[in-house]
This record gives sequence, structure tokens and C-alpha cells, in this order.
Amino acid sequence: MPRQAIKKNVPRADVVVQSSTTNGSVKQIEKRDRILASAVRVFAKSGYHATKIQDVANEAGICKGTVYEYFASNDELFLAMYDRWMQDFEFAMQTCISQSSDPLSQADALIDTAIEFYESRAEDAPLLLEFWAHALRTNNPAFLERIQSMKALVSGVGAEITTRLVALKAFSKVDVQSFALLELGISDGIFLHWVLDGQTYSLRDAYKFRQAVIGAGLMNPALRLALRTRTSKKLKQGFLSK
Amino acid sequence: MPRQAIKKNVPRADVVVQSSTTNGSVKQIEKRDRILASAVRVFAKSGYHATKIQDVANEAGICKGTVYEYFASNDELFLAMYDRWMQDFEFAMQTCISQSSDPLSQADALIDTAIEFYESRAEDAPLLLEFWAHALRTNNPAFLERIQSMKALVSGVGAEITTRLVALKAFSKVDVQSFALLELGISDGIFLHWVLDGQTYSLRDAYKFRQAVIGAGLMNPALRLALRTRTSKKLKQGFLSK
Amino acid sequence: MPRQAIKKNVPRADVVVQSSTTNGSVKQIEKRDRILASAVRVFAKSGYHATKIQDVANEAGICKGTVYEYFASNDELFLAMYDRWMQDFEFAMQTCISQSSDPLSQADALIDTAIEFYESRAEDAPLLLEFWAHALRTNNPAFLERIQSMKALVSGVGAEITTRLVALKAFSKVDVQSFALLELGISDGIFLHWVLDGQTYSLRDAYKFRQAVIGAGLMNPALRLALRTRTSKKLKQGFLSK
Amino acid sequence: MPRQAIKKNVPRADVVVQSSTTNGSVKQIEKRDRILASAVRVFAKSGYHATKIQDVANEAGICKGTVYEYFASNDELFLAMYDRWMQDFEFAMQTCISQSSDPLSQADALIDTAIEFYESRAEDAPLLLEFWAHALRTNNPAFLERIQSMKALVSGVGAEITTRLVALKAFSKVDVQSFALLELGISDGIFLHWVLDGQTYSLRDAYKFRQAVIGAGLMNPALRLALRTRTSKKLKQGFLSK
DNA sequence: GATGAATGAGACTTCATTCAT
DNA sequence: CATGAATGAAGTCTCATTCAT
Repeated sequence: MPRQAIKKNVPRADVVVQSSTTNGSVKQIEKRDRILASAVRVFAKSGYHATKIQDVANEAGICKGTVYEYFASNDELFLAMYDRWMQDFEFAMQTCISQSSDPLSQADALIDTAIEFYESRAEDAPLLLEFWAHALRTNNPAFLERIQSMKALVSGVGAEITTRLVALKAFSKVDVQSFALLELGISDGIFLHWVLDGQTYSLRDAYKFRQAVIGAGLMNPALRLALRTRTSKKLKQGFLSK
Repeated sequence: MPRQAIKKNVPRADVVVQSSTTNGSVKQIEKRDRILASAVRVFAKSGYHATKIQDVANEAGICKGTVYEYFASNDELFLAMYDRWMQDFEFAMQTCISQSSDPLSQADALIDTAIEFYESRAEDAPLLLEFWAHALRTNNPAFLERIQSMKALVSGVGAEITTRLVALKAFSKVDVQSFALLELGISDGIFLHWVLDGQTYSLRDAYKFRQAVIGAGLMNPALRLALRTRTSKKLKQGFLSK
Repeated sequence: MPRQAIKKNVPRADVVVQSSTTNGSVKQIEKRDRILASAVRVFAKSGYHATKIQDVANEAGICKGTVYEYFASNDELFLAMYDRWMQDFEFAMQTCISQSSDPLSQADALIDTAIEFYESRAEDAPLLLEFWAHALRTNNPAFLERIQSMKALVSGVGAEITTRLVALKAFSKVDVQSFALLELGISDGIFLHWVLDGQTYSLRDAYKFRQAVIGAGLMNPALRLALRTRTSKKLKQGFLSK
Repeated sequence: MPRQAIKKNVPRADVVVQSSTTNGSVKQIEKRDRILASAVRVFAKSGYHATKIQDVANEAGICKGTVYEYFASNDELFLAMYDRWMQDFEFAMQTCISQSSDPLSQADALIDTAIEFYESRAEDAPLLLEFWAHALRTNNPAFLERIQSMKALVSGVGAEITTRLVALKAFSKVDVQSFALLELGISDGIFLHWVLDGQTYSLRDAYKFRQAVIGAGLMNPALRLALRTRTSKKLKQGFLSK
């Protein structure tokens, strides 16, 4: 069935619970994973546009035609890579949130998740930018859709936490959707400049600095007072000092 | 002068006050400008990677070879486009800053400049993302250099204003470099998501919302109190409501 | 294996005795040979500089891209053609030399080899000139290297024969290296003018005439006397009479 | 009259005896000469095929279009260059011959002329090879015609000298046409290898060595005896020793 | 399923030549 | 006459995609 690569179903790695009769499928899935992992390495090294199918095949130690058995195009590889990432991110986020029921801790944990996620993928960071840029240009709507659903997910979680913080009077009243979206923008903006600056400072410090600034903004006076010393110290220190 | 397109001197548009003896130069500059303008239109429509020199030539109503007379490559065209933008942005920023000597007004004005700049170039917005992504991938260091110098310029202005706000005790003490860089990141992050969201809400409202959040964070208690009503209203309203 | 045409191993045609397991390789080699043969035909007809990859592909009945699978450039094709020639020449020379152990006969045989080689490739003759001219101009050092090694080979054989002739007192004492090099120059010079003259006379006659002149020069008096009649006849006859 | 460069008559430099009314023509001729000289420099440096009209114009300090005023094509420049050379060569040869009436001295002088001519143009040497190669390939018959007439001239002179040497019984009887042609081939063959060898030895020594070999071949016994010591020394020494 | 040779559309770039100024 | 910008044909080379083995 070599001729229609596109027909291959695209199984989630975590759904691979297969009966013994679909044994062959397991192998297929493993191979698909191997190709995808190779693609990410090549993408990360050379960038999306400079990556040729042949490069991916070489990296995976297979031959060109075989890549087409599993992925119909570079675009599909790129999407699958994003899916894998976002799966990981979602998993990390859910794990993180579930550790605590206190919204303030959860807010912190959410940011930590983002930091760890990005820092652990520092080499792939430019790929995210390329993904965004590509999503805006390609005719394939799947790209923007993926981004939208990821945004919905993350800002949904953020909005929920914020809602609870407002309910607890820890935060001023605020349009939670807007605030969650703003937070997302801020996070990605910091990330963006961290990447453009060649990752020359600590992403964690930058995020913590932003928390000191933003947090201070919405907190109620009592809470702000309680955190004043810590906040003040962080503000004065910045995130650029070595 | 066909073989060294790169050597064509690249005069600032605003310096083109030439004596009659440099007549030929003026024509060249005008042609270069025309090609560049065509390129931007094509880039904006199809994206950087999908744009072929032939497309630019068609758009400009000239033939392929002529494009090469003025720009050695697509990259050069892309850089020139960015230069033109940044020139415009710098000019707008300087004009804006010089309107007032009050740092609070200047901070507002700075943000207004950014808003107006981006909104007036809404169609080209994805190009900025592509520029960033490309800068991280190409071997041509000029791309990242351009970004660095733009960052230095804007964050320099921001840092100066912040320094004065801190000196006036309007703002809490803060590492001004970090804060200026954070502001830049935040601005670009909001812009990024505005673009990814298909520019479906008002960029201005988003920026104003962010001012309510951030400004509230660093302001001294008196100032915050004075602005409380306005801030509170903005926070509650968000930027997503139509 | 498309991206590194150059890496294709370039087996000597006479070594292609392959086990059945290297079946694929044999096919590749055959195809390479077929392309090369086509290239030589096209080169011979139109000349090196006028030959486009597309022409070679057309002649071989394949498409452009396929040529690039086997040869990275026109230059490589040209070199391979020369290699093939020189392989053939070397083989013919070695065969010829080994037929006899008498140096005088060997000297004759060597010249016969050259004559037969050139005459049998009369159509390709201008290509040799082009190869020389190109070797002096291209940045690719392989061209001159090939020429040098061919010169070393031929003049080495010539020097050895001459050394033996001198040892036998058949020839006057002479610097054998210089003499061998001179012989080579003379041969190629005659060939050159034969080509420039449109191959309008017999190359063989010209070479024989030259033997009468040169041989007469170095031979010892006894030998010269013995050959006088034959030599004298050849000298009087020249090589231009039909 | 810019449109038909080809119509310009191609005056010999030595024929420029013009009335004052054709004053402009003198300037034209001078300019033509200047362009030609520039062309030779560029040809010599980069080779015929790598030379663009623009390069010639740059070297001459004029602009591209002007080259076309004087030469319709690169080919015409190449031919003109050859003409200039051959004019010089012819002049040198005639001068040289006329210095003496003794054919042996004239034969020597002829060779000296060739040596000096080639040595003084060592840098241009590869151009001669390119000229030959090009002559065999181009559709323009003028190239081969030029070569033929030069050959006729030189071998004519050579034949005349040889005829006289034979008449004087200094040389054995020989077909003078063939011998003259052989001499020409030998000269060019030595020259050819001298160029291919990177001009690493003395062309003069190589020519003198060849004279020892060839001269010895045709000379009558008495003459040979008279020159024996000199000849023998040259033969032993060769031309490769430093 | 895997392979990798073949394909050929298509982008890049160069440059001889023209021609308006 | 000189200029040099414009032209566009022509060649190089790449690589996504197909498909026979």
C-alpha cells in the first residue's frame, strides 16, 4: 500500500494499546516515532524551511521513500512535531495543576511548567517561532487550528485559576479571559525575546521578574503588602544580572 | 552597474535632496523604492518563503533581471523592508517622545506609537514574525543584528523614561534595563497573539489593558489610588468585548 | 543516493567483476557508463563549452536530474571522459610494450599505440585540445593533475626504453628525461597540427616521418647506416603526398 | 550609429595614415586599441570563456555599451587579439630573417624569434591553446583561417630555408613542406607541454635541446661532425636541469 | 513495507545585447 | 559617441514525489 501515505492513521503514542493481531501496527508506530524524532532533530538544527525529506531520512537511517509511507509531507511532520510537544506540555500542565488546589500555588506551578518546558527544549525554541510564522502563511488550516486549541487549553486553565483568585479576593476584579490571554501573550513575548537574545539570560529569572511586576499589579493590598519584600527585591534585581 | 547590486548606495529616503547633477541617482533610488514597495506587497500577500524574485518583478511591472540590479537576493529585499519599517518606527517614536517632557505621558506616547505602527501595518504583521523566524535561521548575521539594534533603541528609550519615573517616585524601584526589556517582550507578545488570533480584537484595547495591569503593578500607592477608577474599569472590561 | 553524485564510487570498468549481491551496483555502473558515452558523443559534436547537461540527458534518453545523480557537473563528466581515455591508452600501451623486449621494437610499438589511439578517436580529437585548454583555466586542480600523471606515465615508459637504447649504444648519450618529454611534446605537437589541419593527411605518415627525422638524429652511425635507405626514402617522401 | 557595431571597419594599427579630416577616426582607433589591450589582459587572467564583456569594459575604464561600438562580440575581440599577436610575430620573424642571408643562421634566428615571442608572452600562453581549441569549435571560419594563414606563412619561411640548406647539401634531401610542417608541430608541441608543465623550465633550453636532436638528424656527416661536441653536450644536459 | 533511481517542474542567477537618454 | 539600465533567454541545480523492484 505504498502509494497513499496520507491514508495512514496518525495514532497518538499514548493510545497504543493494541491487540496482538495488530502486531505489525506497533512496529509501524515505533517507526513513525523514530522518523518524527529524527525530523525534530533535523528541524532544530537547520530550521523548517531548510530541511529536506532526504535529511530526515538520513537522520532516521532509512530511505526517502519510507518517510512518505508515514508522512505525506514536511508539513505533516511539522504538525506531528507540534502535536507531540503540546501533548507533553498538556501532560506536564495537568500534572502540575493537580499537585495543589490552592490557586496561587497553581498559578506559580503553571508558570513553572512553562519555564521547564521551554528550557528543556531550548534547542528547539526557534522551531516554535517557525511554527507560528508558518501557521500564518500556509494554506493548511490545521496549523492555526492547533495553535488555537492550545491557546484555548492554556488560557482556559489560566482563566479558571484567575477566577478563583478573584473570587477569593486575592486579585482585583478583572476580565479573566482577557487576563488569561494577556498572560499567555506575555509569556510568549518573554520567550520570544529570550530566543532572539540568544538565550543569554535565565528564562526562569525573566518569568519570575514578570511575576513580580504583574502579580503586584492585580493583588489586593493585603497580599501585596505580605509579599512586598520579596517582590521589591526581585524588581530591583531584574533578570539580566549574571 | 549591474554586477554589484549590493554596492548601490542605500540612501535614507528622507535624505534624498539631491542636486540636479545626481539626477540619475534619484531615478535609481526611486526605482529601488518602487521595487521594494512591490516586494513588501508580495511578501505580505504570500509570505517570505513563498515569494519568488519573479513575483516581485511581476508586481513591480519590470523584469526579473532588473530586480537583481537593485537587490542581490530575496534576503536583501527582506532586510531592506525591515530597515524601512524600523526607520519609520524610529521616526514616529522620536516625534512622539519629543511632544512631551513628562515621563508618564511619554510612556503612554511610546505605547501609542507602537499601537499605531502595528495597526497601520496590520497586513504586514505576519511578516514581522517571519522576519524574526528567519533571523534565527539564516546564516546572514545582518538579520539578528538589525533586531538587536532595534531592541537596543527601543529599550533604551523605555529605560530612560522608567529611570525618570523611578526618580520621581512615581514608580517603585526596579531594574530599569530588565523592566524595559520586559515591556518590549510584553508588547511583542501581545502583538504576536493578536496576529495569531487573526487580529480579531483591538490591538489598542489589548495594549491599554496591559497598561492597566502593569502600570498598576509598579505605581506608587498615591498614583495608583488616583488612577484606581480608570484602571479598575479597564481591568473589568478587558479587551475581548466588542 | 541523489545528493552526493560525487560519492558514487568510480570503479574501473575492467574491475567490474561483481558477485551477484552487488547487482544494484552493476546497474549503476552501467548507467553511469551509458551517460558518459552519451556525454562524449555530445562533447565531440558540439565541444565542451557548448554542451549543456540537458544535451547530455537528451542524448542518453534520460532526464536532466538523472545526469546529476551520476555526475555533479559538466567538469566531472569531462574528467571522467579523460579518465576513460587514459585508461584505454594505458592499457593499449602496456599491452603493446609487453609484446616485445627489444627496446627498438618497443619504441616503434609505443608510437604505433599513440597513432592507433588517436586515429581511432579522430572525432574526439578536438576534445583533447579542449581538455588541455580547460585544465589551464579551471580552478579544479584535478584537470592538471590528470594530465601530469598521464605525462609521468608515458614519459616514464619512454625514458626507460631510451635508457636501454643508450645502454645498448644504439642511441647517443642523452638526458633521457628530457628526451622522453621532448618526444611527448613532439607527438602532441604533430597531433595538434593534424587536428588544426582538419586531419587532411595521415597521422601515421606524419609520425613515421618524424621517426625518420628524430631517429636519425640520435642513432649511432652503424644503425643509421643500416636504416639509411629506408630513412632517406621516408624523408624524401614526406607525409603530405597522398 | 550605435546600433551596428559590426559595420565598423577594423583598421590595422599600422595603416593609420589618415587625413586631418578623419581626425575622429584616429581617436577611434586609439580607443579600439585600448579596448583590445584591456581585453587581452582580462583574457590572460581569466581565460576566454570566463571573460565577460563587462570585465573588458571595466578593465578599459569604459562602459559596456561602448565595447559594442568597437567589437561586435567576444569572438571578434579574440580574433583581433590573435591578429595583433600574429602581426607582431610576423614582424619579428621578418626582421630576424633579414639580419642574415645564411640559411643556418636564419634557421637559428627563426627559432630564437619563436622563443622570444613566446617567452615574452608567457602570461598569455594559455590563450593560444584556447584560441586553437576555440577555432576547432566555433562556427566562425575566421578562426581556422587565421591559423591556416599563419601556418602557411611560417612554414613557408621554414620551407624556404630548408630548401636552401638542402641545396647547400647541409641537410639530407627531405620533403621540405613536410619538414617545415613537422618543425612547426614540434615547436608548438614543446610550447604546449611547457605551458601544461606550468612553465617550470626554460623554453629556450627545451628548444635548443630539440635543435640538437633534430638538427643532428638531417645534417650531413661533415656538418654533424663539426657540431658534434656542442650537440653532444646539449643532449647530455637536457633542458630539465636547473 | 522498504528502497532509491528517475523524474521534471521550477527557482535561481547570469550576461549578451539593446536602446533611450 | 558614450552611457548603463533594462531585458529575457538560457543554463544551472534542487528536490518533492513517484514507482518498479
